[in-house]
Amino acid sequence: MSPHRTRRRIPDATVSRLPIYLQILTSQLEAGVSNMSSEELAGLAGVNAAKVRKDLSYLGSYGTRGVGYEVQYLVYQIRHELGLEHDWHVVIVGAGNLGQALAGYGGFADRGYPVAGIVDISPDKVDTVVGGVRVRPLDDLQQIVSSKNVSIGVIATPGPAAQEAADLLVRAGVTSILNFAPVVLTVPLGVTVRKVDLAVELQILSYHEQRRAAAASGLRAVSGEGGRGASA
Amino acid sequence: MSPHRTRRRIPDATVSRLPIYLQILTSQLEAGVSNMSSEELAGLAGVNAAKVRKDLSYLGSYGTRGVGYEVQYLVYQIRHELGLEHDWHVVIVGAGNLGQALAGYGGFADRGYPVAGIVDISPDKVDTVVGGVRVRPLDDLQQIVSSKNVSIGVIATPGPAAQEAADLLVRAGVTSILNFAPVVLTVPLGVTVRKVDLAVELQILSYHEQRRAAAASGLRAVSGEGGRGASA
DNA sequence: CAGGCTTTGTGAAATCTTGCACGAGCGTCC
DNA sequence: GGACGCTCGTGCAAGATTTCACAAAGCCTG
Repeated sequence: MSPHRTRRRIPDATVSRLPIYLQILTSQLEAGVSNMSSEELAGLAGVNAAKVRKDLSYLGSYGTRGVGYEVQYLVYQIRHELGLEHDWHVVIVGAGNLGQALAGYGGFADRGYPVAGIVDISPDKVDTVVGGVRVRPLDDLQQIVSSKNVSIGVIATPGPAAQEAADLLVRAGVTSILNFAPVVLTVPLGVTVRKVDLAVELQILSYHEQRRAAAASGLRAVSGEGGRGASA
Repeated sequence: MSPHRTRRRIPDATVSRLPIYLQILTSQLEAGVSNMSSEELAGLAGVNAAKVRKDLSYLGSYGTRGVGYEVQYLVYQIRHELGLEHDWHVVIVGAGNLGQALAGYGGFADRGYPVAGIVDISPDKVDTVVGGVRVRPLDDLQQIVSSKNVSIGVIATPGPAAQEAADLLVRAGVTSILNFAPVVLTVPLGVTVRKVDLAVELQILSYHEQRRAAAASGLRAVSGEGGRGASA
């Protein structure tokens, strides 16, 4: 049963690398490069060339043996696969430091994610303007989501408020959430959550630092040590 | 050969989860919970209980069979392992929107990562004060790193300036870098880099959205779809 | 148009990660 | 003090991801 799959399944690990390739390819394209080999792309992305080829092979056979990949075409294909052919409006919940920075961060809209609105629970914040967007009351969330057909929500609230924000977003119809609050969210099946936690990132770094320190004072320096260093 | 290893090696996947456990345990501790089973912790972290136990087993045997883990002690052990027994000063390069938000973001210092300084190349930014820290010229970087013994650098510059910022940080003696710029950095071996790219996160989300849309218009809804949904 | 050089696409092996299943240890209650 | 119930720690199998290695193509040169 199943004449032709819903669509070929791309491994998560690959999906998380496609945006990197896309970014590199785009910048190379702007620099006038029209063709690249997996080796070159791998070098710039800091990964293994075979991995690049395998990743790209999930999209289809878009390379030319003996030559490489046509940058422009690859950019098109990756964008297609990631669903970047149209903009995705996002709504930001929480207009504190982070929410303001995100709204004001130009690179957001530039990359195809215009801010459809930003809401905050505090009356103090409401009606202030950040990044060209007026902060609106929490009650407007539903209306923003519906009218702009928003499917991505960004949570930039303090930790304790995050779950409630998530619930509101889900109820409003959002199906993807980018969570900056330092809590693990519970959402219904069918809603995708990604978490970005600065403290977590820093803690992972300190682990490596700590390890380096221990190694230095202990035995000889370890060779293939962690990190993602790339030779110059 | 090898009487006792440099130190037991903890898998990357586990290291990246330890901060999550730590955060949960800490909040539970504050809530007055003194003991937890792997099952409970797993529930809150949204992962499998066996995984929790295996993860924790890399730290040592700190649980009690039939009872669970003593929260306080576990917090202590994880903090120890992650090297969180003392603060780690960080230096921020780039005082634009993001740099300012990071410096102003209280949760930074609160979590043990006080901002030792923030530098910017632009004279316009220098001497302005953000988050209680005065922006200093790029030339002060070396001095900040040396005097406060900073080992973690945060890059919050625009993309094109990021590699240069990384080079400066490395030269100044920083061995861990948290990179917010949308470029892949090249650093010498022995320097750890972690990248946080908002556009990448959003693109991964749009991939799932796009997929959902395709599935909805195609065959029946898929059951175990992506995401990290947790039942309520 | 054959030979040589390059680079893709992909089986298959190696490695890493996850999840199951169960023995072993601990506390409690007769 | 023995039986019982709970939960940890972990060997092992299953699954995912990475890497190797090489045949299959495509271009170029003579």
